[in-house]
Amino acid sequence: MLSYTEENYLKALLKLSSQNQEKPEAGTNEMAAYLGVKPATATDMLKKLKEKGLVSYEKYGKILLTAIGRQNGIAILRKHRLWETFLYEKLDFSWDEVHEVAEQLEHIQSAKLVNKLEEFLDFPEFDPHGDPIPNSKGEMPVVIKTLLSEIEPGATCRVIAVKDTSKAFLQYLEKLQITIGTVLKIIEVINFDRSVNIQIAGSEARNVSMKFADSLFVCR
Amino acid sequence: MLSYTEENYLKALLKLSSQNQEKPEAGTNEMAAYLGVKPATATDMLKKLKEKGLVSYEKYGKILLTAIGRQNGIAILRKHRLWETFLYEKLDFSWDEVHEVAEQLEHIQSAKLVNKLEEFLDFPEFDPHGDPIPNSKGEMPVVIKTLLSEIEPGATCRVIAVKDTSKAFLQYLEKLQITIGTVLKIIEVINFDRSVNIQIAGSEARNVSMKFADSLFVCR
DNA sequence: TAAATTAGTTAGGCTAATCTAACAATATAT
DNA sequence: ATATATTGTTAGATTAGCCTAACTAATTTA
Ligand SMILES: [Mn+2]
Ligand SMILES: [Mn+2]
Ligand SMILES: [Mn+2]
Ligand SMILES: [Mn+2]
Repeated sequence: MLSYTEENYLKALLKLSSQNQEKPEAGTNEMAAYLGVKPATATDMLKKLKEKGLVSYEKYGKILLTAIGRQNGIAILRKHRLWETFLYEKLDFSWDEVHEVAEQLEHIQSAKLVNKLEEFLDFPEFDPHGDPIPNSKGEMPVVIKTLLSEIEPGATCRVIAVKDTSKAFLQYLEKLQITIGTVLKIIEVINFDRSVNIQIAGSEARNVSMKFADSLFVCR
Repeated sequence: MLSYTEENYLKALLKLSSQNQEKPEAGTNEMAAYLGVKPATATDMLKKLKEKGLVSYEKYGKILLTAIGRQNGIAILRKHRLWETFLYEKLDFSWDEVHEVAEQLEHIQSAKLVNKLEEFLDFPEFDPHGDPIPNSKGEMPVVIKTLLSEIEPGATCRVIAVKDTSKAFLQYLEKLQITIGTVLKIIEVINFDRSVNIQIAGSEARNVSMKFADSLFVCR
């Protein structure tokens, strides 16, 4: 049985490994920063997780999930995303509110609960932010995600996920009436400040920052 | 903000106060036994709860909830019963499975979640065991509950709640096809062993123990 | 390559929640 | 009323998860 805290470390490691692909390991400071603790605290916990066979880690070395650690991390992620979907679909939460509560719900221990929840939600494949939901075997759809910033001017694309899940960004998207599935057309990239002119679902053009364009995943 | 453990103490105290009416206080050992900890542990926690103004308690004296403590306890109970209802109604849990998971879910902190959940469940008044669900103001229906053992032979009554919520009892009820709302008729009480002959929903008579009859709440 | 910077560890301490063992107060029985 | 049993408290220890301060290793820069 894993503690609440141990679970959070595994999930954090999974997240940190899977962003920057080709860099499946993490550092102590990186982990600590992500989890909002001090590096000394992370060192302690990493030793414990190593003892339990959940991470591979040598003093001053890089941190990697073991197969078991990964499996456990994915189980938490599965619960997190299923709960987010529940809150969004069934309880009318907005997509900037779900994460906070799912952070708590993901730690509820009951195999039956998660499987019944999945069934109740009709086996969703993606959470409200467009992230894939692992199935009960830990498998999830692999989707080719392109950043909006990588789309050529003139081209059209469809929003499939958010990279940044902060309230500020999600609320801004809401205001712009951009959601998962919205079709965007890149008009042009302004050379001066690298801001981007986009057309949202066929309406009149709008200017957004490059930071914005770096925070949205789309497919062509 | 209350800790997970503090919440459990308040809920326990609420439970212990409300069973034996005319005895709204509890003892240290009683609390400890109920919570599965040692009396020394309970003493420590009670001092802390007193510090926080949640219980009134003097060394070697009886333990009582303050108004604030009671209010907090009721909020936990509300969540517990709403979650039980959710699991039972929406996720097909059986009534002997819901309690365990609700013990975890009751500690999730989100006012919005509990209120939306209540709405989603269509403002249920009773949980799967027939216990009243406090509303958002902390009020709950007062129901006159009679033990099956107090019903006179010859009389008919309707099951409204279970007093014992153990798996063993609930599964036995299931087997007997007794649920909330089932109509029972007392045929006779056997003098020899005080066992009770009952008719379940009009079917042929059956014999149950006095312990059984002491574990079911009915109304006439 | 030597110095400076960044990353990571260790030692020692704190708090919440638990325990055991010894003790003290209260209640019960003879 | 005294002895006994029950109930509750205290002292001291443990564990998990966190911290700060001081240190060490690894990496980057000049
Ligand atoms: Mn999330
Ligand atoms: Mn979490
Ligand atoms: Mn229950
Ligand atoms: Mn509980």
